[in-house]
Amino acid sequence: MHTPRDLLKLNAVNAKADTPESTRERLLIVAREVFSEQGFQGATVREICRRAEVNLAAVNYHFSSKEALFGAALDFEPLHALCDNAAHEGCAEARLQRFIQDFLTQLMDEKSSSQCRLVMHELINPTLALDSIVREAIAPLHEFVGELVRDAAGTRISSAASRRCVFSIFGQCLFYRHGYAVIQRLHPKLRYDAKEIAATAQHITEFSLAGLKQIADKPR
Amino acid sequence: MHTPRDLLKLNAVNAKADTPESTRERLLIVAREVFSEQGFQGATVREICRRAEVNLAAVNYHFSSKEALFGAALDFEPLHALCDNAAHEGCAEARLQRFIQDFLTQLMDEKSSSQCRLVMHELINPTLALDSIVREAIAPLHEFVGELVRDAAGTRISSAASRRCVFSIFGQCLFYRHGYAVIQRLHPKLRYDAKEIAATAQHITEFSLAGLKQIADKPR
Amino acid sequence: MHTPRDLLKLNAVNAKADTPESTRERLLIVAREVFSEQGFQGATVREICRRAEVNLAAVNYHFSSKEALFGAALDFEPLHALCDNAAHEGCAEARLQRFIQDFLTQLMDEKSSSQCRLVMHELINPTLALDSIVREAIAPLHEFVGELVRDAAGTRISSAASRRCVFSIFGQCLFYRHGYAVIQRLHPKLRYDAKEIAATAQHITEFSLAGLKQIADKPR
Amino acid sequence: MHTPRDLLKLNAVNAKADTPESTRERLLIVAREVFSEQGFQGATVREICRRAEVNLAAVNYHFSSKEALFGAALDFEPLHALCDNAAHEGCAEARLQRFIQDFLTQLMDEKSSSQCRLVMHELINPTLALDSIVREAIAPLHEFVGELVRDAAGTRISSAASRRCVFSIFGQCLFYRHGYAVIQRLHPKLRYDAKEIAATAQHITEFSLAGLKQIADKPR
DNA sequence: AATGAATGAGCCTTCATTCAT
DNA sequence: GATGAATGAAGGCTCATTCAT
Repeated sequence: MHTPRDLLKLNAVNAKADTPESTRERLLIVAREVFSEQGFQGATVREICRRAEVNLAAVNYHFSSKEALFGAALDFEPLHALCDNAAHEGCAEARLQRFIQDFLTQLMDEKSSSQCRLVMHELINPTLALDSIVREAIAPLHEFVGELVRDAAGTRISSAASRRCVFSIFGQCLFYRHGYAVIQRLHPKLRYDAKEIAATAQHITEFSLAGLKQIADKPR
Repeated sequence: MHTPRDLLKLNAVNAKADTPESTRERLLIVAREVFSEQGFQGATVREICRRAEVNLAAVNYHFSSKEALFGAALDFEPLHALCDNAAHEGCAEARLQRFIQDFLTQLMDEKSSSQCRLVMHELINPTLALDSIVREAIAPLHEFVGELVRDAAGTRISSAASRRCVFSIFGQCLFYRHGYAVIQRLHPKLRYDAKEIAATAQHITEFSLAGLKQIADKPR
Repeated sequence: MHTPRDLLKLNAVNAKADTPESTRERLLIVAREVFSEQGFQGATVREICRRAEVNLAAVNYHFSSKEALFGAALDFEPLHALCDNAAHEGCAEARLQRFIQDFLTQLMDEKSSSQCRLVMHELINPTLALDSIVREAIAPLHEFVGELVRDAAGTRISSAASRRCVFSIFGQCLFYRHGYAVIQRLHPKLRYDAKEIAATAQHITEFSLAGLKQIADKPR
Repeated sequence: MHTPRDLLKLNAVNAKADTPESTRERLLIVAREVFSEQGFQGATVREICRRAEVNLAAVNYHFSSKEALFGAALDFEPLHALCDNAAHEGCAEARLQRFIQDFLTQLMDEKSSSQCRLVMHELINPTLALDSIVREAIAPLHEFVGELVRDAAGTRISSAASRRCVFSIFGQCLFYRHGYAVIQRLHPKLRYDAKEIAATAQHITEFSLAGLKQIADKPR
């Protein structure tokens, strides 16, 4: 009996099939998909192995446990790249615009956002993994945006006000991911293609810069 | 052998004990607690029945399935009350301020927020129940805030712009719930008591009104 | 489809079938069998449930875990009865004879010895259960035989000598259980029926009493 | 990356390291350890390979199965040596004394007793291997002691009586191994060092010779 | 001669659900 | 109206073994 993978193996000899990755690599990719779709609890090792077309025991062999697989599936690169890319822009406003645009794109991108959505799941159902996620991925993001906020506002802003502004910016962006299921139902025709995402990023930037200025200029 | 509940039943005859409700009612109350703590998937029928001190089969007897219990546990009263209360205020700004303050309070309140947090879980892991939740609870909220936005901005605002402003407002508020686990880790000393909530609501209101004005005044 | 148990149930209406016990009781009985045959590690919950003709989940329902089932399957009654019965005899020699005879019978009896063999398994592969087994079952046995030894020897015997005599007596008896597989292979024709057991008990008694006297009379 | 074993390999070229044995040899040594600690069922191929610092597949490569490794790990040399050493002594009593002393020492010795304890495990959970164990190791021992018994008792003793005396002697010795876990719990302070073993051997010898005489002198 | 990777069978346990009373 | 008992499906995981190199 030939399984789909047998055919892929044969293909792999003649041409670069689309899944020539190692079992371990394929497990990681599928795990990101499944975990981001179903969350940690909802995802099952069986489903992951089925989709990756590997044996049920492969997860345990390569990663020791479902939890360790989850940890290994975390990939903070895309999030770190956000800051790096935005840092190259000129003024604080431009950097904020760039950051929001990229962040939103990453949040909404079906293909590359699985790691990102995986993190979101942790935000809602925190496990031990969240500590490292916050430390290594989220905290740097918040610090980066915090600096943007202080730059854009001048030094006149208090730390509490700065913190709330950062939360306001992240809250607006994350809503499009956390609230995606709601948005689909409220506005069924709305599609978050590149154009809509750009318009949304533009909105959040303007909205936030205005809010920021208001907070900064407020007499204390 | 008398279990604590046996005693409660006896008490209920003489005096108003704290759990004189029917099995069905008690199941609903406990279900809201457990579902909002653990989410739909994380919650177990066993745990719900244990806490409600009823037989394991009671859930299926009264509600025929875990999913149906979940549906029955939904209670949109507190959310509806938000709009009613805010509607009594004067100008659009005051109504918005009131709405944000009450919404945030409800979101952060450990006691009464269980239904609310239960809805949040649906937002992340949508099931069939989400359709009715959106229709009956969330859509009215969005419509109410949409009117506020249009009132505050004047009629000059486009529907897309209005929609995005509503999302900006909800996003800012919901962040404090969705991102609570992160906030705890980023700012361990921060406590969201009444004072902090009030300050936060004040911030979101000012921030949003400024953003709103900016969007509204933008030449098109 | 009728399973064997269905038929038993029908039988149970008309006549007292040989397995009319409750699921819980039947599980205990079968557990003693399987545990004593295979030991704790070798025994599987599946096998126990299969033989008891109950669902795989029944063990967990009634006993929470395999380990708890093991604990519940322990039954020290037969061992306690040994001392009680022997205590009714007259002189120390007669009590010892009776004890050895009954102990050996219990050890070799295929039917009622499963609990006993289960304890033996613990002796070889000790788990946490062994502590309570020793405390509740074995220690009283050793104390009882210790008194017999001191009675038969007079007070002249040291505690170390007494201890070693007790060990000699138990060692001789237990050999027929622990070494049963070897005996079968060394003397294939030998059958431990009542007569052979009686002769063996007689031998151990005489052998031990002589040894005991020798130890007791030894000048120190 | 160098594992500890890589270093050992390098050392083995220059100097006699402590593990210069072949993979196969090392597996045998470790297998004796692990099997005697955990029994056949409790021992895992993984654990054996881990301790032997060889690949997981090595057991099946060299021995084709866990069971075959178990068989290969059996080593009857130490048991055979018991008879040889005892045979050099003078009278039957001295030979018996020597045999019991050496047997007990071997049984209780943590270091060299692993093969011995491995056999014990077979006694409790007999597998196919037990047949060869009995044939090649135990039967000769019993025969040797049988001769001792007949020598010490004279020719007047019946074969059944002789057999039972042999069993009494082995039973007393084996108790200290089989019942070790119990002894530890009954007499926590007791340590079976060389002195205690010698005293115990002395006791068993005296006890048994007296019993033996009694049996032999019994009128038939 | 040896190994890293992979496999299928089986383990104990937990789940929501249903049965019988 | 309610419940103790029981069930089948599925969960994560470990096992001895085999494959491909």
